[in-house]
Amino acid sequence: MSTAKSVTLGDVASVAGVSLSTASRALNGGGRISEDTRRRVKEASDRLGFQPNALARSFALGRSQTIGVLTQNASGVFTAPVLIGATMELGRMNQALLIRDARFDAATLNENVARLQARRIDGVVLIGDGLNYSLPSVTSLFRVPVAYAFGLTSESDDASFNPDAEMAGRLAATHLLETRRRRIAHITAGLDDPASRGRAHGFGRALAEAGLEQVGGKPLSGGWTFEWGVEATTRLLASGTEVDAIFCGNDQIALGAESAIRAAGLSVPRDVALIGVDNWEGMITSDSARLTTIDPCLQDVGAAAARSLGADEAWSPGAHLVPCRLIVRSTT
Amino acid sequence: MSTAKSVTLGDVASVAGVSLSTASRALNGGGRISEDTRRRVKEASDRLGFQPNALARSFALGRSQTIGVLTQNASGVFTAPVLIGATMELGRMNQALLIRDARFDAATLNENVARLQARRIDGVVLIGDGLNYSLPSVTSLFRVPVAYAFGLTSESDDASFNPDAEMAGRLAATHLLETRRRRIAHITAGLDDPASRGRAHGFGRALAEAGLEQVGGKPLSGGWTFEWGVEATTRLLASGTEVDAIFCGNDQIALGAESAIRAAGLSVPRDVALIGVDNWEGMITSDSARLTTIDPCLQDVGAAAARSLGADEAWSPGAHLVPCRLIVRSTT
DNA sequence: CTGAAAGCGCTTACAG
DNA sequence: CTGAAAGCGCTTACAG
Repeated sequence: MSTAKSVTLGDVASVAGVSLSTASRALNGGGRISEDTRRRVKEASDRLGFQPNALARSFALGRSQTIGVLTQNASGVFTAPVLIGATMELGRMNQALLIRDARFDAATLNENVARLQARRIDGVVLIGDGLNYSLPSVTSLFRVPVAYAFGLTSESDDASFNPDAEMAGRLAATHLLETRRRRIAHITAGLDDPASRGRAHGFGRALAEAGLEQVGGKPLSGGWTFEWGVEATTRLLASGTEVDAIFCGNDQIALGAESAIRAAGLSVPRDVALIGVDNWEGMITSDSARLTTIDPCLQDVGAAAARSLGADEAWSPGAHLVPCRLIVRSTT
Repeated sequence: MSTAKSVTLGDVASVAGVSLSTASRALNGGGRISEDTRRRVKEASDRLGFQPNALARSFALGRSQTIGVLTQNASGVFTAPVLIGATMELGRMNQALLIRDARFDAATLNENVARLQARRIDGVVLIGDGLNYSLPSVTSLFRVPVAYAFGLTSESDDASFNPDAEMAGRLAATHLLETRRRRIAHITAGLDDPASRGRAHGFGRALAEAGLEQVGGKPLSGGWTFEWGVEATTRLLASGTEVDAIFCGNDQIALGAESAIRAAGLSVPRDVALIGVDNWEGMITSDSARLTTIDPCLQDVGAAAARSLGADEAWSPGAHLVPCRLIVRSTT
């Protein structure tokens, strides 16, 4: 098998006793073909084990079956899953991927764009490095569709794909309410951070819809760290305010909160329920994961961006929010 | 720019006033060309902003400039970095990548192989899921080079790329010795695990070369978990044996050990130094990382496999061990 | 050193 | 419904 000369469409045609064009149409379903000859061609094709030469096909059609992927910090903790999601989805779509990891400054960007053009890529996805990240709009540089993932773009007509931060907040609130918590606080990072702000928003609205207000009236905002979780929680408990649940902006904060709660002699989840965001432990190992959390489904974000470039899926402009998922474990 | 008709080699040739073949040779350096005409052609090419159509080139040469990548569990914690490393290296090599994530059973494997053949890929890399993973040998199914990464293959002539586990052990031992530790124990997973065994080996040999024996004469072997780290360390300390350092088979064990050491009223690193493997915290966030550890450089493993397929690099058969790196932080 | 020509393996108007 | 032919844009023997 490894040394066999490849069989071509011509071989199939002559075995089936038809012309090249007929064989092509029979196999690709173009034009009208009698059922009989179609069958004959298919048979010949199967018998010979015909594998159309994708290179020739690409060349004839001017489409490469490959998607350009431009990343920023491809190996970042949060970006890597987005890239992997996009990669695997492209694989499923039978599209190759041509990646370039680079700074997005004008010079390198232009060079990369030129490289992709030369390859006649069928689409491109730009992957940023989070909601803080502002992606340059390159839509007009290509005549193929462009999708933006995990980052914001200035042109509102660009098709962008990002985790649904508000949904994360809503999911957390809803879950806590359903488990009969009423005195719920929110500890998170600075509200100038879009992810933090989005989560806080969704959370606040969901509570409001249930006729409740969060403990303290607004989030305790500091940073994304374990240490901030400890500090804010300690302060909260010391204030004497009644609290039976805390929605933490991410898992690190939640872990900090947990340790502060324990240090105060209270129990999780009996006294205070805890929910985080990121599914940080799950990312590492499913073994010892205990924290109830919201998984931002970063792979789905990449996959959605990739899929939007597919032939069947109608590419659509604007901001697309990719749903996240509640993971219930033992802290709620 | 986005709507311009692409300029072809023919355009360049006529502007330079030479034939198509001469233009091609001038640009690609084939055959003898007078310095003068070469310059003229280059000028024309630059002026027109000529981007050779990679599709046509691929077709003419029968090489696709794309590498097939077959993975198992692409999104696994350890496998993902290997994939990312390979992906980015391929990007640097200007090779596209066609990925398929699938079980490696005969049927799906054959289908995937056929798909890659049809695309006339220039090489393939198979990515396993760790040293426990046995990769099927597909070298003979392709007429292009095949590299195996992060897994073992049965054929010793296959080119495989894996983290150097023994080196990890040696690095750990050497570092501990250099920091004047002499009573060193090793807590790790079962020695039937190749990674665990390799690390233990390297560690034992490095100690022996320094004329020392590890505390207890052999590793304490259990599992890869935090809990095992706690248990083994507690037992070790309770036994009264003198210990001033512990080499832990991975970071989870090390974190467990740390907590046990603290619980025993001892201090890290003053009383007992601690070193792990995986650079687990660094993977997550560089912020709060404190553990001295060995980074297995998983991205390098993928990159090395990819690079071995490159034109310039001579592909060479056999097992290649990719170096790991010591990361000194505050537990030693 | 340079050019005319064949060839890579498909697709797709265009006739019939 | 089917076939002969042109075309996609390069590369590379082969002559000169």
